[in-house]
Amino acid sequence: MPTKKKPQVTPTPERRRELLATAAEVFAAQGYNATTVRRIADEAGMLAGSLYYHFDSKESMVDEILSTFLDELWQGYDEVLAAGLGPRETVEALVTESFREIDRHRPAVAIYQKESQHLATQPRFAYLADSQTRFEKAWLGTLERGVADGVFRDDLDIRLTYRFVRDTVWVAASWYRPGGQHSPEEIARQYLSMVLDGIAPRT
Amino acid sequence: MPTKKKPQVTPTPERRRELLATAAEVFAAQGYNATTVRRIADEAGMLAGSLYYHFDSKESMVDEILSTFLDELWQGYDEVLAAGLGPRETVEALVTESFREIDRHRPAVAIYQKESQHLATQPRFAYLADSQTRFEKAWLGTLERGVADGVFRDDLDIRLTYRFVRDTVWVAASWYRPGGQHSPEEIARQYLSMVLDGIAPRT
Amino acid sequence: MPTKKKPQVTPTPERRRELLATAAEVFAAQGYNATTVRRIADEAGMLAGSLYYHFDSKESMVDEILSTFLDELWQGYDEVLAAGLGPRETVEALVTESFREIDRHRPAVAIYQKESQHLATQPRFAYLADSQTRFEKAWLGTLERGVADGVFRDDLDIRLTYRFVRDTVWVAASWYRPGGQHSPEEIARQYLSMVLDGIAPRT
Amino acid sequence: MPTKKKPQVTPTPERRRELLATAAEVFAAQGYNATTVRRIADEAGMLAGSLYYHFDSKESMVDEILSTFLDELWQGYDEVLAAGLGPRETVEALVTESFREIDRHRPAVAIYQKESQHLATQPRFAYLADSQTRFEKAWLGTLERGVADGVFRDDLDIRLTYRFVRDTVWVAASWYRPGGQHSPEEIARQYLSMVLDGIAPRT
DNA sequence: CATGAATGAGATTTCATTCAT
DNA sequence: TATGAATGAAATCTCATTCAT
Repeated sequence: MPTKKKPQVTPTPERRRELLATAAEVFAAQGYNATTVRRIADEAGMLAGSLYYHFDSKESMVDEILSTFLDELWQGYDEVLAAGLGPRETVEALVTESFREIDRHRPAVAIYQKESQHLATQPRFAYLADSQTRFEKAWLGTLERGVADGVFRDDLDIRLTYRFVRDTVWVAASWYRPGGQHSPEEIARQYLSMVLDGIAPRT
Repeated sequence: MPTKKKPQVTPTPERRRELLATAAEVFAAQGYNATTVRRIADEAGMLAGSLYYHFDSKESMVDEILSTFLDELWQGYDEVLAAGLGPRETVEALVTESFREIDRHRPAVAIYQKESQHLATQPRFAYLADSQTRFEKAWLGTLERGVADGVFRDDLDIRLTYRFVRDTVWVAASWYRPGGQHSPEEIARQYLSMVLDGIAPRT
Repeated sequence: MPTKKKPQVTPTPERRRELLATAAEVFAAQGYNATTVRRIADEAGMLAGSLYYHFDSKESMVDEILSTFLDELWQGYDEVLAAGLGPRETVEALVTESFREIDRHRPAVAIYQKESQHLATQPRFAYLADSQTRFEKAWLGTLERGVADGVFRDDLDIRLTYRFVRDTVWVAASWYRPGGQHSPEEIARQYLSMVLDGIAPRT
Repeated sequence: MPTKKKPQVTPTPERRRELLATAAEVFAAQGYNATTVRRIADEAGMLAGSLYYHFDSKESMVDEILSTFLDELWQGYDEVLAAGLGPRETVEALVTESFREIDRHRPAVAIYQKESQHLATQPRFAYLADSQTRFEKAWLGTLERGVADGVFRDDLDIRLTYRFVRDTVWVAASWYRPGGQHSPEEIARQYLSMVLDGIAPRT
């Protein structure tokens, strides 16, 4: 993450997005609390105080990063959930969608992973807990339908399964680098294969 | 995590362990950077300054928490790795051992998850990176052996598999609560079942 | 004090006066230090930076507000003092003149009340202290003449009386609202009646 | 207001009071907004940050200064109002009490004068407006009783009279210096004499 | 004339740490 | 061992001011 030195300035709503992208990158790399606004400003090629022309506070930066990400995530998820797919296809679509989001919002996802528990205690970030709840509902419902339909095993604790699948997917954000050798779809395919069929060979 | 008010003082090495347990709990809940030493002191029923009789610094607290945990972890792992088991049995034993460690050191594991990447940049915490390397070697080796032996699938990217298994196990620390309805062995059993055989029923 | 949104621009000396009036209003309401130039700009329907086309600095705004007010005040006072009236008539004329100034320059008077002591420490605002001195001279002189002539009581500490009359009149700026039910002349009449004859009925 | 250099430290609740006294002095002299916490700390012989061991914020300092003052003020006022005095005696007692408060809490009174309007807009300082209301009720009631009883003139606007008396008394805080040549009781006596009988001699 | 973006100085606040008692 | 009070460094934030467009 070398310091960028681009004195050529881009127009206005663009600039905001650029700055948020920079901030997200640093937050993801160092952790929210360990990141100073000065560091973000350095990275953006301006002085710390100048950031406050664009944002109210450091907090409002994470806020915007996380809520933008969640808005997009739910747009994708809602489409999948509304498509009337079977449980297995729903799981496949959700996982694929998740890896696409990781691909597009990797820093945001990483921040979400590391900081959401901690941030959610503040009223301002209540939407994080809300999202968590919705998430759980969507996944648990799908898994239950799948067990009923016989496309998922019925000998597993369903909440354990939920956590297994959820964590399995999202922690990928901690190591995923966009532009790597695998596309998000390819990673999703392999993950799904492991999650659905296991790493032991089917006889 | 209610505030303890015990003016009766326990002998010194005991006290130290108590304080570290308290600190670990708070670090895990709030994150290392977001935790003030005052908060730890509050929780321990003393004033911030008093902690410095017991510890050199806040850093030395995490240090001791993490290194104690890793020492124990590797004791367990090394035993497994030295036992001359087959790859599948090794995986089973490592996962089971991991859930036992989560059971005994949940806060430490949670801290490790959240902070190790960030802390590892400091020389003092070089052992975190070392451990990471050893860890990777142990798991990758086992998986490769397993593929060679035909007990693990050969159509998967092996690094992806490694990350999948590693993350899958350790993130459990973020939701695991000791004394819950499942013992660590039971959770390990179910996780292994999912990881090895998948969540789709074997025909 | 509603936000004005007039993009139609008035010629330049007019505009200047408008902006000063706006600034004075805000300074009076919030206090000089607590007023940000952004707030003034908001109120004037422009951006903070744009004010600097019209004025050198925030300081120069108060400066102009206060000196304009004091110039007018002394014009009125000097006329009264030069008129060769008796001490009682002088007091009546000065008080009436004062309430007229409050009527026309209420925000300026309020600012003067609240900030002059503090501002007077800066060389730029030396004229505030000068005015204070002239003011004191005029009033004390008039009161002394009145005592000598027997039209004011001689059993009172004359400096106390001075402060009493001075404060009594000027603090009115803190509650006076132009266009209220009493004209400045009517308020002056009642104030004079209280100051000269007291609030207890004359037997 | 010279910098005090007393390294000898006084015990604990005492220290708090000392610091508040120092802060009040500076706030009164410079205005709340124009006062930096560094300035207060300098005056107290410590570093700016050290003040935060004793107080949450600069705001909480004024808060404590003002509320302490108002509590004491109302203790005195309530005693007077409960004493069942006639209207004229009540006025005399209230004015005397007021000058005593000015004597004991001069900086607090000065701060109250200058900043209360501005501070009262914040929820935290709602009690300032409450006090204002109570104050008005007490004075207006007394004045009305007096008019009805014939001990005060009936040809004056009563609200004007109220403001006249109120301001007249409290602005004294801006020039009063404890330990001056007049005791608070003596000042109260002269003020009352002016307010009740006017500055023109009774024939 | 006004905007949008930034600067730079300084203000408040936080917090790990120290130390005399 | 613990307390109470402070230090000192750094972090967040504020704001008057500048300037190219």
